[in-house]
This record gives sequence, C-alpha cells and structure tokens, in this order.
Amino acid sequence: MSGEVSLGSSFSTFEKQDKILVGLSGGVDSSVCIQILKEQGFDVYAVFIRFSPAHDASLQAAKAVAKQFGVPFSVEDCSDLFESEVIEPFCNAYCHGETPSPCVLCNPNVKFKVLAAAADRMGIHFIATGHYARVCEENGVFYIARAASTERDQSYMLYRLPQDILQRLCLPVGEFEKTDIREMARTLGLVSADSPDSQEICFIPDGNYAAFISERGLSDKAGRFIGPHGEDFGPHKGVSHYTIGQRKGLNIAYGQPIFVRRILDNGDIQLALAGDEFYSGICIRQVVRSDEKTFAPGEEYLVKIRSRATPSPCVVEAVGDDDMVLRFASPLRAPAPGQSAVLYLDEKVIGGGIICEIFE
RNA sequence: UGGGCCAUCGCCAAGCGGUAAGGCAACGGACUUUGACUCCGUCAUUGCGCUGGUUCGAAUCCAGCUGGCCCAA
Repeated sequence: MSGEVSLGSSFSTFEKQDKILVGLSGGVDSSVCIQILKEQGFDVYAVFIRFSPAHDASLQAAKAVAKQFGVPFSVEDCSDLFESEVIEPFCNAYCHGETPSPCVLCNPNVKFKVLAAAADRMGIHFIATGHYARVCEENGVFYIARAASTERDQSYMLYRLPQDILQRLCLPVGEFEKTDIREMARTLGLVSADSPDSQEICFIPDGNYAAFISERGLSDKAGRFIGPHGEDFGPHKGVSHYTIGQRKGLNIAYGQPIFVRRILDNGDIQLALAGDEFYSGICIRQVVRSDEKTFAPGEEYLVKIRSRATPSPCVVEAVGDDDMVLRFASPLRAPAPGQSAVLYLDEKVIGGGIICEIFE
C-alpha cells in the first residue's frame, strides 16, 4: 500500500467532512496526518500542545510544519494539568514500588482532553492525532482498534479514552506502515520527514527517570536485595530505581543473569533466575470498558501487559466493583503493578485496567 | 610457627612452557510515545600477588617473600 492513501474505517463514521483539529507534535507522524486529512477534504487546523518545558524544542518544528502546510496554528499550554495529572502520579508511583505508565494517563487526562477542549473553543467537532491506531464503531459504541501496522501499534496507550473523545476522533496514520509515512513525508518535503522517532519519557529527555524523581526530593522507599535462594545482597538504591523483570543496574554479579521478581511492601526486592519472572495472572483496578457493560467471570480476551507485545489469551476469573482478576492461558513475563493490562477482542480494544497484583 | 593447598579483569573462572577463553557485572549503542525485556559493541597492550632465577620464550618450571584457606600442635 506504499504511497496510497486509503480510507480507513475511522472515516466511515464521518458524514460531513469539515473542520478538524490536529494535535501536531512536530514529528513525522502528526505531520503526515495533516496531509492525509487535507487529501480527504478536511479543513485542517493544527494545535501544538505544550506539556512541559522539555517540549519547547518540538514547538519550533511543529510551527514550521504548520507553515509548510499553510494551516492555522495555535499553541495550548497544559503544563499545570500535565504536572498534576501525569508527572506527580508518575513520581509517586515509582516511590511506592510501582511502575507507572505516563502515556496511558496523559492521553485521556491531558492530551485528548486538552485537544477536545481546544476544538470546542474553536467550534471544531473533529479531532485527530498521529497515533498508530484506529477507531471503529459497532452498535453505537466506539472502540480503539489495533493499527494496520502491528509493529507500530499504539492502541495500548489509548485504551482509557472515553466515548465522548472516541466518537469525534480520527486516527488516519493507523492505516499505514511507518515506512509509508516516512515516504509520504519525504515526497512532500516536510521539514519533519527525517525527525527521529520519539524517545523515551517525553518530559525526561535524557531518559534518567530515577534522577528526575530524586531531584524532586521525594522520599523513596529503602530496602535490601534478596537473592534467588534467600541471600542478602545488601541495600539497594531505593525502590524507584527498579521494576519487575529488570536485569540491568542491579550491580550483582551472580554468575548468571538475575531479574527483579517482586518488589515487596517492606521495600525489599526479591530477585530471581531467568524463567522465574513469569506470572500466571494479575489483578487490575480502575477497570474501564468501552461499551460500559461490566465484565463477567469466564469471559475470554486477548491481553497485552505492555505496549509492544503480542496479545495473548486470558480469562476473567473474578470481577469486583472497580477491579478484576485475569488468569493468563500461559504465564506472561514480568507484569508490573502500575502498568496497564489492555483487553482485546480481535482487533478491538474492549477495555483494561491498571495492574495492582501479580499471581504466581 | 610441623605439614598441605591456593593466589589470573569489580565477582566467578579457563589456562599446565609458546605469546591471557568464557560467564556475571559495568559501560556504549540499537530498539521504544511508559518501565522493562531483547539485540549489537566495548571491557587484563609486554599484564596473570611481589622479588629474583632457569629458558630463544613463563601466568604456566625453580627459590624467597607476602596474603588467604585446611590439617596437625
């Protein structure tokens, strides 16, 4: 499909092709997103959402892209909201031995909320971003669905988007492969054609999240390393430096690779030999479901416990008010409390929740 | 102060006279809109506890010294 512009399932839900507001990051994906939408006949507007000072460099790129396309451009600063909704929960989770997933929270609570609010103010109904994912509709319910490109699929990060966002959302890039997007960008001579793919955590450009947390002076939880056979390997650097399944940075020469198996409530970190970081089930909380029905024991889905993973079968074992237990068909490696488990039915994202317990 | 054994990269460990394997850790990179995992690369330059000796040539043989372990006193 290289070079072709196809109508994705996303477009089928739009009767009138009028104004649309694109969240423009300055990268290649959201840039090409504008092009595709223009080709579809949309009257495209672009907005750069400024999440933190770390994004100021991208602002110039976004501005340049908007200028190239000749689309109206504006900037929305949401650094305060981003701070309270993403950065603070992120730091707190790490300090409590959890492994947060900032993008999962940012998307529903900041990025798409701000994008929709800006569109409302501008009198624009439709919104779009350069995510590799799709939106589909079934019986009046909107779902996020996996991207055409299974390698780039970002549906995992979008599972918490509510219906009022999904029903007005368009994700044109989700119909393409990354190479197609790059090629379109080059053909168009976009300034962002060769901009590097996104790095790590957007608000921590150097990737050193432990240092970022430490600079905020938050109290980390201390504890000791406990070896695979109960050995005491002395104190660790603080719970925020580790996550389940982690191998690097433990600084323990055990003769063979060892991994973090579990971060205990008292701050101690249990280590394990390769193969012992697999778990047969999890409990998730803050469960969401697109069709707003409730999950029921016995239901079978495909689950992803990290963005880049092949969906694997699981069954709902128990359901509570806000939480539920999932049992994997075969053990999965290193599910980490704080991360999300996203449930799929075929290509559709049904819902998901945040991992709060892991079962052996 | 009798006897025996051992001292090789941060940790473990090959090597047994011919010019320092490997694993772990560490470091760098790739991958990645989360953390991880994974992959690739680097990692003892006359150096193998120290000092001498034998030899064309020693981490490898010899002597002494230093340090550690074991058995017997």
